[in-house]
Amino acid sequence: MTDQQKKQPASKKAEETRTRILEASLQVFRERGFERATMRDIAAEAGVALGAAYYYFESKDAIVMAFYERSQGEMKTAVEETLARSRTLETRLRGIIQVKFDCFEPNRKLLGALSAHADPEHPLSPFSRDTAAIRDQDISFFARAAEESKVKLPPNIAPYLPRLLWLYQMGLILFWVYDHSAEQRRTKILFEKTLKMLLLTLRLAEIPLLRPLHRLAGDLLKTVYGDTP
Amino acid sequence: MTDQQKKQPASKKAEETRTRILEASLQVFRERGFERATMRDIAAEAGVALGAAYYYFESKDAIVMAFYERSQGEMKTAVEETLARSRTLETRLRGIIQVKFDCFEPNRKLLGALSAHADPEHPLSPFSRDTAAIRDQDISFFARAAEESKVKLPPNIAPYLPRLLWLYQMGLILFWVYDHSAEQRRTKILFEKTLKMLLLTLRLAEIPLLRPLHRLAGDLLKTVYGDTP
DNA sequence: GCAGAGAATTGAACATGTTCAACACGAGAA
DNA sequence: TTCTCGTGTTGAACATGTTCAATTCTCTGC
Repeated sequence: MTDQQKKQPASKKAEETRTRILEASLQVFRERGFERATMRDIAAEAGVALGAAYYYFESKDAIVMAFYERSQGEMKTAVEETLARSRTLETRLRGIIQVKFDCFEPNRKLLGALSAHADPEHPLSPFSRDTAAIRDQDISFFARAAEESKVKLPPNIAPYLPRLLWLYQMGLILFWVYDHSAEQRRTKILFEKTLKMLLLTLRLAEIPLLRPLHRLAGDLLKTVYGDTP
Repeated sequence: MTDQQKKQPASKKAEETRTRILEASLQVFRERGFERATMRDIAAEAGVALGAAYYYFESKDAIVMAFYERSQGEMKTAVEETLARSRTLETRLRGIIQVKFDCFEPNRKLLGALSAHADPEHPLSPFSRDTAAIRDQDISFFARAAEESKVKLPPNIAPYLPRLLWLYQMGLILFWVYDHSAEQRRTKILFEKTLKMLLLTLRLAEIPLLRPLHRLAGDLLKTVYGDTP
């Protein structure tokens, strides 16, 4: 799907070293948090020289990206299963987002490094070009979740639904990352309430009475996202 | 209002130097952007030694905060005028937000340093403790804008309106900062459309038919913001 | 086994935010 | 005038992300 690393097959040993550095990074990140973790710490933990870390990863940020990509790969199959197992939009949304929470749980704090940047020009921003491939795949999950659902949105809004659902998910994850309540209970409540509200809103959106709102919303989305491709 | 700098009256010369450094910073920020601007550049531009910059500002971020605080001070009176001049929620919102755009225009790019962080633990995040004073004052503007308006929201939602309007404003500003269209036209369109949509939604919210939505929304807001103080 | 090319690895060096001990200077006391 | 004290100022030094020339390792063709 996405273009493979431009690197050659990469010898077995090299792949091993790369993995070791990545694992060491996650270990150090979990211990000290992203900011406080030093590239020297990471190299030491992996048992390599500082330069080796940079031979395998372009930057400290790139390590987080590698983690993100690997996670996305792992989540893909889990999401496929969820989509196959459920039919309604509600169960599918619940399923997809739950997969994210479950998969990111062990590195929840580290995820802050990924969601901390609203700046779409920052490589680690969820809106950046660098994260576009992952984002697009993610959005396609939501497209498939919406596909067979009975939701009938006005045609000038429907095309944006997957992107809006993705945005909703990102908001939830952002809240989750910085949710200090025990076991992130507040996020769970937020999830339940907003999901219900979302579905209720989607059903309300079918009422023709709201035509003026539909028109406004459609124009607005066109402004933000550009014409639907 | 806010606690004055803990520093003493500060000699005239000191105040002058501080201002000189702040102005030099803005100059360099405008030229090179926040990231690429070096503290050494700034010190050189201001004609002082590197250490002097740190004598007056705790950090590079703190310079942006100083700019933010100064801007907020300047905008305060402009917002007061707007509030005094207009009566409806629409004109007031339009007025307040326009003041922001006008005031920040010369340093629009620099504002990226302030809005780039979604992380509420980052000092420069609009959600951080460090920006709380400014945020609260800002929210109070919206409280006053809503005060005399004819909007009648359900009592479990009404207390959150000012904070929601502030959030809306922050979203607009974020979009504006990274809006690459000529003269930021897209932001203008977005502003118009979303404002109309917002007002329409507020009017719709008065329909008792939507009781279930009101309950959900109220619970949700309570989860996010805590009980209304 | 051996030469050489390319991959992997190393650590010193650099850039930049930040800290800090030392110094300069000006106003009041003696 | 000279001494003293505190504000203001300086630049060297440090921490850490990053670069890179040099070195070592590994495999391939002979």
